[in-house]
Amino acid sequence: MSYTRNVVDEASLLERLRTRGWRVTPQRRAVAEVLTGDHVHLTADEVHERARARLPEVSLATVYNTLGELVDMGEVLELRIGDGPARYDPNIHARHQHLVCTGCGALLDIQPAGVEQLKLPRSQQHGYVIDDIDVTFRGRCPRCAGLGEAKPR
Amino acid sequence: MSYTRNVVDEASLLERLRTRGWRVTPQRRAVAEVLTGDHVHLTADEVHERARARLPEVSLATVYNTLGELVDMGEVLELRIGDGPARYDPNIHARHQHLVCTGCGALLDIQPAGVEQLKLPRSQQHGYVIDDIDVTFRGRCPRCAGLGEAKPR
DNA sequence: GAAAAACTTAGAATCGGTCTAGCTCTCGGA
DNA sequence: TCCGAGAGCTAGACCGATTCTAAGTTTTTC
Repeated sequence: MSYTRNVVDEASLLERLRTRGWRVTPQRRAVAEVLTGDHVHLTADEVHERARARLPEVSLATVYNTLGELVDMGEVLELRIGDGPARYDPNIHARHQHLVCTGCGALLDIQPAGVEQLKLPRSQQHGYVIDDIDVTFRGRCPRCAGLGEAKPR
Repeated sequence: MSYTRNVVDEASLLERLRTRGWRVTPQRRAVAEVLTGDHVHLTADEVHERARARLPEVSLATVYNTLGELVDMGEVLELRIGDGPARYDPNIHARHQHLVCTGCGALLDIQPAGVEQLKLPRSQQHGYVIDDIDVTFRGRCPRCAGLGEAKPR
């Protein structure tokens, strides 16, 4: 019922990468598999942990390298919201924005209305070439809202 | 003609803080003065540097403490855009958004059109209480756009 | 003016992330 | 088959931003 399930198809991801001259190694496959699954917004550490469940000797350095490559290739989005570690979002084939809980940091994908209408008047563009617009909704999730004034940080 | 010059009035800032039971010390005043001036988006280090010009013995720890308190009190906004250090924006009394250069990280205040129209359908609120919406325009500043494909990072 | 509370400080500690140097693996020839 | 080049992997050192700690200083309170 909800739009697009947005699980990146693993086979097609690996294939796409291969045709771009990427050597698919067991380590890279392990990382790709993690991102491919039922996706949440994982940190590098979480990706590492899960990749190790498949291939116990993958190193954290390789996870960082692979994530960096996927980001450079535009297959994965690096999210830096709040102060924690970066999170990786493989859901790049459906335009979406994010909803963050200022209490616990929980992060959800959303598709708000009105994004298309956002416009920066020429007079305020300062000569920039605009490539992208990010919209972040901040609020408190049911749990944090319930706990009275949960202190963000 | 441009809207609000948005320099936080220093006297009123200190006064506001004092009435909230804040003890105004030389160190805190020095930090407040830095933020009060012709404002850019300064990092903690830059604030420290400038505060020292006024009061040579302020420590970086105190700068962090003071900035944190100002953020908690809602007098200053902490911006974490991209991967560098956090930047502090005293311009909180005029609603505004940000324009970032993906090449060099330059940051500008903007007031795009259409922000008021952004809306998150109830079906996507996931029970969150929405407090705020941030809009970030990403692009390349004239210099970085000119340098061909400046590699962001 | 003594004790308590609020502040400040240098430096240590922490945390996310990157870099380095050496090892391994794969691939394309001879 | 064997070899060398280059791509990839790894542990661990390193780094920058920020927070923490423990001790000293100032202010307030009684």
